Amino acid sequence: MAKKNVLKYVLLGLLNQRELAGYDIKKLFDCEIGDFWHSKHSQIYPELKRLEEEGYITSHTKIVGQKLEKRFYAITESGHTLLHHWLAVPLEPLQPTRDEFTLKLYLINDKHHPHLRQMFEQEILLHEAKFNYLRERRNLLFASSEKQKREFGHYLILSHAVMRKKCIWIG
Amino acid sequence: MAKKNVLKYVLLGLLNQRELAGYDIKKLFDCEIGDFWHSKHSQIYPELKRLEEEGYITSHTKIVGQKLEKRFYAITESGHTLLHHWLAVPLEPLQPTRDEFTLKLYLINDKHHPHLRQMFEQEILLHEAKFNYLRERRNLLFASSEKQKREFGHYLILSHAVMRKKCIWIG
DNA sequence: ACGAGCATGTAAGAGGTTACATGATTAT
DNA sequence: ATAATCATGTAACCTCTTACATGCTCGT
Repeated sequence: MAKKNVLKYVLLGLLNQRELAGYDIKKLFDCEIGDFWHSKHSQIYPELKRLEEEGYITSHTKIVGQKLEKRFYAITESGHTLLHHWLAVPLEPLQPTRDEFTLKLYLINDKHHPHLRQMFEQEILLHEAKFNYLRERRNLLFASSEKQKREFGHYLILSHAVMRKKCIWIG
Repeated sequence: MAKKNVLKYVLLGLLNQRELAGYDIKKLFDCEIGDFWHSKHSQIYPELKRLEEEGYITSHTKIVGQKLEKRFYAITESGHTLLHHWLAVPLEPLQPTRDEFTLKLYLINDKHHPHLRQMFEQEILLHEAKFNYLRERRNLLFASSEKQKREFGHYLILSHAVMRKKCIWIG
């Protein structure tokens, strides 16, 4: 995937919330946001350097313990601008999803193939994990007050329409 | 994604169905199966050569028109074996999905952000397209006779459980 | 003191995209 | 004829992963 360096914007987006060191970002990828984004530290550190060279972030060090200099990065004004430009860019209409599950499903012609059932069960586990994450995020973002719920009525209606269709497919 | 060369198995899987030229495979990626897999011709042609060198496929040319030699590939016995080994490999439990939609949703803290609604609408269109494709595939694979439906009862039950959970999330 | 985790980096190489290139076929 | 599409290839480049490498800190 030689794509358009999305990591760059992920880093800007995270630094837009608060100052972070490279290692902190690595930890975020390992835990909190790992369900929908991940990068290795070997990619994070060079990218942070590049962003600083380009002026989108600044850094300063802080002594931890006796000797260790931990480097914290903060977003700059131009970084903030760049980030919001990216957020405004529409999602690509043709997401070239490389979905291994659907792929295998397509390549297995035999309905009685011994791995079919196992594959479905695995896929279901993956979806369940994703679902749990999404529900949590939704609770955080859209809270539970009736007032806020009304504001996002349109969102709920549209999303529900999609889900209903999916249920028709299954049922 | 420096992954484990999935394209290799996609090619084997397609050639397992019938003889194909590189260009035919390119066309398949552009149309029929493009929803869940895609590779450029600049990646397909070298990979086919490599597979032939490794003995997993063979090729022969066929004259089209006056001069053009179109090269068709066919799977070998060892290729068939390799493919079915791969099909038996379990899907990776931790799919590092790089989901730009969820990502942007996470990075946008402001519930009143002007792009939020547009983003949801776009995402819904993407899901609708995917849904349509999946329904079609399901109809092809699992046909509609009552006998076959019973055989896939377990599949339906499990899938339904997943969908119901998703609907709870929305509703 | 010692081990687990914190913290940061580089190098090699695989996978994938974009662009460069060329020529034949087919339908209008 | 000529344009769109068929058909095949290579080169440069970028992203990302794997592996190599080093040193510090903190809790027990």
